[in-house]
Amino acid sequence: MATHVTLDKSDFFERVYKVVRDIPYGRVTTYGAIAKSIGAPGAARTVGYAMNASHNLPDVPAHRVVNRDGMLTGKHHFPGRDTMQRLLAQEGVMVQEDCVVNFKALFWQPDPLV
DNA sequence: ATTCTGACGTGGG
DNA sequence: CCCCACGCCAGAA
Repeated sequence: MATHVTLDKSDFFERVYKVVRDIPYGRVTTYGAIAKSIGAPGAARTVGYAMNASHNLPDVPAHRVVNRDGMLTGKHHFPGRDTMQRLLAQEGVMVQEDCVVNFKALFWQPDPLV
């Protein structure tokens, strides 16, 4: 009997991870697109926060998440100097000046969560 | 409890 | 075009 909304705080993060895990190899998406797909448009910032907490989860390819301009804004949160870029390059995603080359074509639109 | 700060995005001036 | 303010949610001081 959920008297009031029993929304687990971790639920938000979990939803984010679920979407991120779905990002295909060699593709990228944005914080905003993820936020929108989990029904929380405008919470893009929190998505980034979730990514920060995802460091322990090997299943979550955080390097495939960039900002709306295709910039690797989170690169500084990876170990090493250009780890994020390296991980992307490994998948054939080229990065130049902290920006995903051909971002528009590589962008992957998450399915709206049902 | 209050305040501030983010791996963001949008809108107004 | 650039700059500023606000919303969003969570965690640290």
